[in-house]
Amino acid sequence: MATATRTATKAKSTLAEVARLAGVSAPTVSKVVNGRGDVAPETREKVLAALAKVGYSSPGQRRVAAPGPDVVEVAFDALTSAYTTDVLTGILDYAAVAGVEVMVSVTGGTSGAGLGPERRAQRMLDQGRAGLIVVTSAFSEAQLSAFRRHGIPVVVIDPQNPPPSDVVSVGATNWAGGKAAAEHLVALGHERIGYLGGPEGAECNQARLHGYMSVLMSHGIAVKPERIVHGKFRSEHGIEGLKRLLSLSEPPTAIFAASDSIAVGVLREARRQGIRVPEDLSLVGFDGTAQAEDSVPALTSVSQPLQEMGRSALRSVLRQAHGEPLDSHRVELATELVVRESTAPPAAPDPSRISRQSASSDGSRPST
Amino acid sequence: MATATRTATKAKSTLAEVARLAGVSAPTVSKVVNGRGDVAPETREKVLAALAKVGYSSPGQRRVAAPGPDVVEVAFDALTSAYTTDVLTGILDYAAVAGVEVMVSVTGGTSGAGLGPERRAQRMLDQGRAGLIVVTSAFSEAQLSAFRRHGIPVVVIDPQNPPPSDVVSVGATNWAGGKAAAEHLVALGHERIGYLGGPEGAECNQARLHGYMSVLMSHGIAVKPERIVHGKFRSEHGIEGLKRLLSLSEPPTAIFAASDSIAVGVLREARRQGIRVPEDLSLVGFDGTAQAEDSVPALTSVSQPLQEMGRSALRSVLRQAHGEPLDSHRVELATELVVRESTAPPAAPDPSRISRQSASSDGSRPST
DNA sequence: CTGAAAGCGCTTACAG
DNA sequence: CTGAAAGCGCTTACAG
Repeated sequence: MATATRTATKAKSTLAEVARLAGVSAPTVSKVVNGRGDVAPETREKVLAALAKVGYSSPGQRRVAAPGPDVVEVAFDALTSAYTTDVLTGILDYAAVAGVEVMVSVTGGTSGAGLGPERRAQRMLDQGRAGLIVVTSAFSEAQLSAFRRHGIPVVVIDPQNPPPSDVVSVGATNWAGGKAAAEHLVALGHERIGYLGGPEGAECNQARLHGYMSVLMSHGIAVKPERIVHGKFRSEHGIEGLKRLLSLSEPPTAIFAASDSIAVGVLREARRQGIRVPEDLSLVGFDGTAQAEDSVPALTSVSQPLQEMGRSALRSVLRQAHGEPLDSHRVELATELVVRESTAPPAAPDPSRISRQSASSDGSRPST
Repeated sequence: MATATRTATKAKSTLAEVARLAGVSAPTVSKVVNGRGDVAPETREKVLAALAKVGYSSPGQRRVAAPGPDVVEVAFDALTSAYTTDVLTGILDYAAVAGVEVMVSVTGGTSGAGLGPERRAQRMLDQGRAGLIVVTSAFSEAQLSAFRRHGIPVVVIDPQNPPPSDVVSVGATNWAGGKAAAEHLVALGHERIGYLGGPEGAECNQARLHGYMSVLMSHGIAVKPERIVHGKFRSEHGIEGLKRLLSLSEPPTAIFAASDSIAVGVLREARRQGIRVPEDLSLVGFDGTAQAEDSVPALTSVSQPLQEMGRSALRSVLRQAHGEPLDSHRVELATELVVRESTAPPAAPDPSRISRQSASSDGSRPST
């Protein structure tokens, strides 16, 4: 598109010029350009040739042919967390460099995404969109396929459903991240480790969960299903999840939360119940957003390069839009465990400690 | 533009018609349409009005304007805080309702905004953009005027410089908010109240500061310049600002921070120095973002309806784009003081308490 | 800063 | 089917 634009802009040839070159009058060229019928085929040929030669476009056409920079659409499932801000920052960052414009929308949780995907794809096509980046969305495989069917490049970041095979997905090394989190907790001496996950079907959640499970298994620690609670990547899930885990007969001494937002919820509920972190309960988050750093205590968290993920997704979409080959169907960026203040060895080998804590708090709980 | 487009298609109004209506010559209208500078502001107004009335678009514009929904550009100064997420959420929210698309860019702190405003305005015109929303930006009055000269509707949210008179600005009742914050602290018994503000020139900062000052003055409390520190709306400013305030011979017993981000920085630095909030230091933030609720202790904060501000800005831009009259040149939405855990009466009438705290921490400070 | 005049690029109406 | 002529809508160059 960039090339076409430049040619058109450079030439800015006139209709008269074309007429001269074709050896006809201006009105005749005008007729050809506007698709009038009353032109001899032979004449039309000559004019068409001249037209092509000087790269003429009518004033109206010019605008359409030279429509400025590429436009990429970015669809967020929701726009609530530090996670999305970071991803969007990365995208906008690279967009500025690449001279591309970014259209943002929120699909709003409903998998419908406002318009049906067919209509949306058609609209994107009509408006010459270069591609689509879908962030943590619940688009179904069928919906994403609709875009691909129309030839629109699509890249997904941390999708909630497995994407079709012709859609590039960008994410972090979630399995390795989950492993690092669990290893850290096991190394501190924890054995009863709860997992407060994201949406059960989400690829990234699955990977984090399996990283965590693989560590337990390799250390001969039983994986107890009741210690695994899936939910949304939101603080409410942390609050409810902690309550649930504390209600177990053997509550965990450590929790691996699949996002910082979830961890913040855990922190808040723990504080409300008088459970000290990390003395009574160790906590690891995931994402490594500013939330992790700002919380009290500062959150040990598996950081993922969210801005880089955004940049990477845009790079991949543009590459596809320009017909360049994909180097990978799945782009996976490294995670890193950042140890802060929310993790420590378990208080005592005696497992009754936590349950006593939680029991005692039942009485003194403020009636919120 | 749905309406305008339809009108334009129906009528296909000409420049001459606009000229007649505005009582000027065709060349003059041409100048306005093409953003030439040499038109008297008064004349420009008349032409702009006539233009809007007949829904005129230039031949080039017509092509671009016709297909698809309106596109509004949103330019953020930066995209770092919960504040921007909330504003953007409000904008996208209303965009979905209004059937409008939103193009997001980050101007990147530099007042240059990538392209010069003239070129950017021209490009927006070429691409048939319906309008521009500028969030907390450092665009100068001259830069914003460039957009208006091209007839592009512009709305600013919390600008860092005073906007030109033909630009609508959307904000909250900052003066009242500053007043509420200070009243609350004074009512608790505080007299030495520091102010950690935003950029000195920013309208919203000025208003918050003056609300604060008016309370002190009406209570016969001296306003000490050394207790007022301007800076950026970021946590770093809270950290540095607290250090500065603590270095005073009479350090404050309470701080009013002009944003939650700043307050979070204060909280972090206070914690590092072993200063307890609210026992040793009361703290009020501004914005009422999730940050305020999630921090420990939860932050007393003047909440502003950020999402509503976003919605309101978009509504106003679209109204202008459709040639409807403005109901107001300045939209001001209500703030509300939300009292949480970070404020309490001062520890003792004896003012030496805080300074002892800060002095003692000098020795035990971790060497970060 | 304004607009009469000239001009540009294109289209239309029509004579051939 | 073709193109000279007239015309349209807009812009430019410039005198006031």
